[in-house]
Amino acid sequence: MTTYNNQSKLLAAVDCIIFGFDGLHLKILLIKRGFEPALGQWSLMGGFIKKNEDLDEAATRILKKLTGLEGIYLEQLHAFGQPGRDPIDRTISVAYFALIDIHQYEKQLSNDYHPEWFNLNEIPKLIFDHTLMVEAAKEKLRYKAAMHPILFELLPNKFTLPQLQTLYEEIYSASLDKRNFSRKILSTGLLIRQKEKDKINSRRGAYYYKLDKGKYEKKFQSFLNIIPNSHKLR
Amino acid sequence: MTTYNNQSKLLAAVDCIIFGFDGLHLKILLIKRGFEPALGQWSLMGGFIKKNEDLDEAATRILKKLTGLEGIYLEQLHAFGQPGRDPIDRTISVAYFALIDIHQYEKQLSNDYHPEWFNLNEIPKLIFDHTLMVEAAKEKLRYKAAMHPILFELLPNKFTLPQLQTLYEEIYSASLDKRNFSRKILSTGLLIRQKEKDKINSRRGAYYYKLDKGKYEKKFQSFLNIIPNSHKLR
DNA sequence: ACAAAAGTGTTCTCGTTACACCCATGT
DNA sequence: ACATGGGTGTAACGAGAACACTTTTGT
Repeated sequence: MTTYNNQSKLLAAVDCIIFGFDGLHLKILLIKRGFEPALGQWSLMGGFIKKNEDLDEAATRILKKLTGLEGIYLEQLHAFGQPGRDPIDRTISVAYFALIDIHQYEKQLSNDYHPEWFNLNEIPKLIFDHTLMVEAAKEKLRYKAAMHPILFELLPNKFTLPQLQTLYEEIYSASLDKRNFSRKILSTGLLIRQKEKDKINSRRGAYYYKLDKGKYEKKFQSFLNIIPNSHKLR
Repeated sequence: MTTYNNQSKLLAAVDCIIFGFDGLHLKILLIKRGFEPALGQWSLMGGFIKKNEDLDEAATRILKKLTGLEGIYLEQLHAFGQPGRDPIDRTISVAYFALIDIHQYEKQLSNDYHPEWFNLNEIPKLIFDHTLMVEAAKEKLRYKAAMHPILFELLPNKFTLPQLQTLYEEIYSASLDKRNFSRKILSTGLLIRQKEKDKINSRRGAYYYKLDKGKYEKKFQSFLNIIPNSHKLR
């Protein structure tokens, strides 16, 4: 025997939870579903896995299709396979989460999907089990960002410490001491201070920083413990 | 339209990485594959997902089929979907890892699969991408156990601190100070000391401890940081 | 001159580490 | 009596937390 008979085949899809940060709030990108079932309802961006495609490839393709962006932080979250999660046909969906620079995205536009950004606490009703997926993604983001320097992925190339701090504060609904924050972040050695300042958000101006990409690759696994008492998070 | 036409269906499977600890070494359970392709080669225990089965259910079923055990610690690891990973037919496999008390398992026996335990550094060549899965599982176990109290799952109901310490030392290839270890573990409040001692491994005897199940559920997310400098692990 | 945000240093506390001796028991 | 492994306390250190004032500059 060199085939698997009698095993039932099913559909496999990928869904993407796309996070963005507008400077004030953490958001996710949703689309209005363009086909039945549930046409016109809010949904994560997703698609079926093609015949000769790896899962990561499929997620990358789908992300690009919606945002036009490549080279994005993308990580597999979890596979969801409840029978009946898609009412039409048995489908397993592998969820991915992505972190993008929302302003980069805005430059790309171009969309048949009518995507919109939603604040995390204002997510509308979503199709299927997408609400579950979003919850899982939020939790994973909080978990992971407490220990790894990934939140840079949500910011532009150049960013200021106050911007970064606001991002952390938003994600953990916490307020942080800026002295301790700056010391901790800079002590990683991952940031390089630029000469220019951001003069938009304050009179005095805040220094821009860039990621030291080389060190970033190497130190990615360094735990950060940015959030005081992050061990008390759930 | 209320069907998905033109989408290619595929097979979906579950594979389990089953960890056990014999008191000295961390091991995983492998079987000799009983059907083509690759009949007779070493493999993870797995199986196809049935028509009306959730992923977690499938993993539980497969774990029970091999070990006879229920109520086991089981967690989804990652979905693997390289086209061609299974040479016969396109198959996506969702890998799960399980932690079992190896002695419980030995009581169950009964097996058509000729399973054997292998030390982690003596894993034979495995079929398909199973070696990859095992690597991912090892990494995840080390990652997770550094912060969450899950290693109890590898031990019997009653266990001693020296046993637990040996387990940590094995997993992290580290040697730990027993005074600091005991203080740290006991400070979680998760362990209840029993009156009896284990007199098998020493003349004096070591106190048995049991998990405080109630607190365990609640404090599961408490980070432990058992391993000094665990943040330097990759 | 003043309002608004950026930047910076020090002290205290508490958890982590390093370290050495006595205890209980079977032979 | 002694060998073997189990159990415990303390001092030094370092990372994290708390905390307030000065600087810059546009209006």
